Amino acid sequence: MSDPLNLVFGALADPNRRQVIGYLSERGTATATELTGELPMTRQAVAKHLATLAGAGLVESERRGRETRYRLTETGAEWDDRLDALVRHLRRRRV
Amino acid sequence: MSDPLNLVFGALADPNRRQVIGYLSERGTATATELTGELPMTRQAVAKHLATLAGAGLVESERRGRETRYRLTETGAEWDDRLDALVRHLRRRRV
DNA sequence: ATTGTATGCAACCGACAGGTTGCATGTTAC
DNA sequence: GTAACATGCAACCTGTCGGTTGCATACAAT
Repeated sequence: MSDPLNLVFGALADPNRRQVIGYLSERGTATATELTGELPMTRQAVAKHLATLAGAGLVESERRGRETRYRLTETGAEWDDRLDALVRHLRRRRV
Repeated sequence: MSDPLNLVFGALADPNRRQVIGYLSERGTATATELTGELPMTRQAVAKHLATLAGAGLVESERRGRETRYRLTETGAEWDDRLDALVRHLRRRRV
């Protein structure tokens, strides 16, 4: 499944990953451990989601000292905007 | 998984289903049996994909005589446009 | 009425995704 | 140097997804 389209849509298909994108959009940057406090799952699960998002090019990571901070890539930020627009669109149509 | 966002992204995550959307966009309407000729899978598999797309509100069906014809909904057509735009966008960025 | 075509339904199967636990490793603080 | 913290890695479990086969049903044509 190396087609970028598959990777992007596959990454966005999971609601938890979309929420991670939302969190990163709000806060700019976060670690897997920090995000664990916001989601009902273990740190390792969050780390897997971040790896999936990174594989799709929506998120990038940088190791600083003992922690790894994640942030949205430009593409990821664009998708966050698209998602917001889509939600507004669906609300408008009352779907 | 009843959130419309999940349904839409889940439906679009599969490349075969995106291809079905493309075919329906070109031809306007098709039956499961017709689409089977274009995809490397059985009619029942195609029918399942169409059911998934219908569940996400991207496709609608109408039974006429002994065949069931499928066409894109307005939402589905919009998504076909968004996909085209996305592909062009990715190409432009050489991703 | 019988035959061919199109669909629908259900059971089944292999693969993978999401999640967990357990442990090893690296890094900071004291 | 030792304790605490953050991460990474691997094995494992379970449910779902994409796909198949087999069969029953509905409609059309002759």
